[in-house]
Amino acid sequence: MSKSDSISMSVIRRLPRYYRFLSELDEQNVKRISSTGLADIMNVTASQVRQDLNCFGGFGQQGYGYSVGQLKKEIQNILGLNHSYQAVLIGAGNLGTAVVKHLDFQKMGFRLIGGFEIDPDKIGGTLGDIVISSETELESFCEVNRVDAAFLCIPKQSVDGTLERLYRLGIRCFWNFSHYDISVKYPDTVVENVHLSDSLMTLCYRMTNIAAENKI
Amino acid sequence: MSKSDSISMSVIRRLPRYYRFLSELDEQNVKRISSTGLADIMNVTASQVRQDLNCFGGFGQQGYGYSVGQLKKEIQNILGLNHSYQAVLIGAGNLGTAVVKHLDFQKMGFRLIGGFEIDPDKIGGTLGDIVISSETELESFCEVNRVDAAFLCIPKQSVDGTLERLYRLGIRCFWNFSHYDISVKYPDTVVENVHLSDSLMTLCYRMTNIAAENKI
DNA sequence: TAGATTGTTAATCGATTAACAATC
DNA sequence: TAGATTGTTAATCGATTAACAATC
Repeated sequence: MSKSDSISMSVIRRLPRYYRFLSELDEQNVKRISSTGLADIMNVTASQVRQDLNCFGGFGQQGYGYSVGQLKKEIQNILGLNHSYQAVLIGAGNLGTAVVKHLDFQKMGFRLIGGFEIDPDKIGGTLGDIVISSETELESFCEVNRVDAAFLCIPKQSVDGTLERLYRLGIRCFWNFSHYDISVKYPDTVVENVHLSDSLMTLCYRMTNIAAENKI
Repeated sequence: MSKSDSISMSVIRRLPRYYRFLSELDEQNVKRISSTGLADIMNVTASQVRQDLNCFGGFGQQGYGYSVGQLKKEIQNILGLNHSYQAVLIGAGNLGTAVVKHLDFQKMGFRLIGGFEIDPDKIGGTLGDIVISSETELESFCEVNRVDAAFLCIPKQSVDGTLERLYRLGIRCFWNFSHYDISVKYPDTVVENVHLSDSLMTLCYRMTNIAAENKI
């Protein structure tokens, strides 16, 4: 607690990557690893590994290193992956459907409990183990169910109205796939953006400027 | 040129966002905007806007501000969106399919020219205006077509082998949806990652630590 | 001309890296 | 004990913000 309220976003965004590499080592039955060892396979500096981990506590042991299994579990706890935050899918189009089928939410601290759509062809159908309901039922659903987060997979032009409803329903946490900047209008929300087109444009920039990049 | 070979990643990753807001202003027929005006609607500092834009040249005019249309076009050029980089889709499962249907690659500097799959049910089918071929045809396809980039939408365990083949075929640019760190093994590649699970875990962390976040 | 706003330099702030004493 | 490796402090580096002279 005392430590954790000043962790920078830079550190936080590196945590899932640590978790990924530690899980892999764990699967390979590696029992211990030094900051240097971890840094080598992750292509970062050992200093950074130690600094990052020490934001949360001293998980290592001088002269020995870190226990892979223990460190993995620590990071799992730090990330809060043991939670079961209840989430709804807003928009069960191509992208929403793919994301739901692609990921194991339970392993990432979430439980998907419902989906909402405008398209009449999709309403009433199922996706994994959730039912797709009409978006008009959003309010009545939220009366009965606790909803901690919304996964926004609707086009930009629909976001404004839907977001207002979700906000009024008390939802403050969003996984946002739309090209819309939620936190500009709603500063008191927690938003993680997956801006696919921003990412692709960045790739385009870098391809266009490879020469410059290689010079470094 | 002289300026552009020292642009930091922080600046580059902000460019698509500028582009997005400028496109919106342009659609709304706004003709001019000051750094302060743009900063306000984007929730950043005016200083940052001016610093960022000046990495590429003086697009503004003292006492007036920036011409929305001109600035939009400048950033479009800087990003290289006028290109038509030829890309292949590796993996036409849920995610690959959704991404292709969801985005207009042409507007982002790319042209999708082919897709590859293992699943026999999908081979021979089409997706938008591309044909899905067997992944065994990758090599012969690349002999006939110039391929600038690959969009990787295959599961982690298939990446290693496929990546080696793509690398051998001369492909060095990747849009990577798999949980695999390409640049660790291939340092001379240009990789943009879309790590969905990393993003969701970050959301989980932030939801778990909202109190701390609000204190700031 | 006077007011507005840029481009750019200087100051501040934060993040990364290096170094090393503590200690297993 | 000696060697290894952490936790942590100090030094460096980079990115953001502030300030202001240049100028439209």
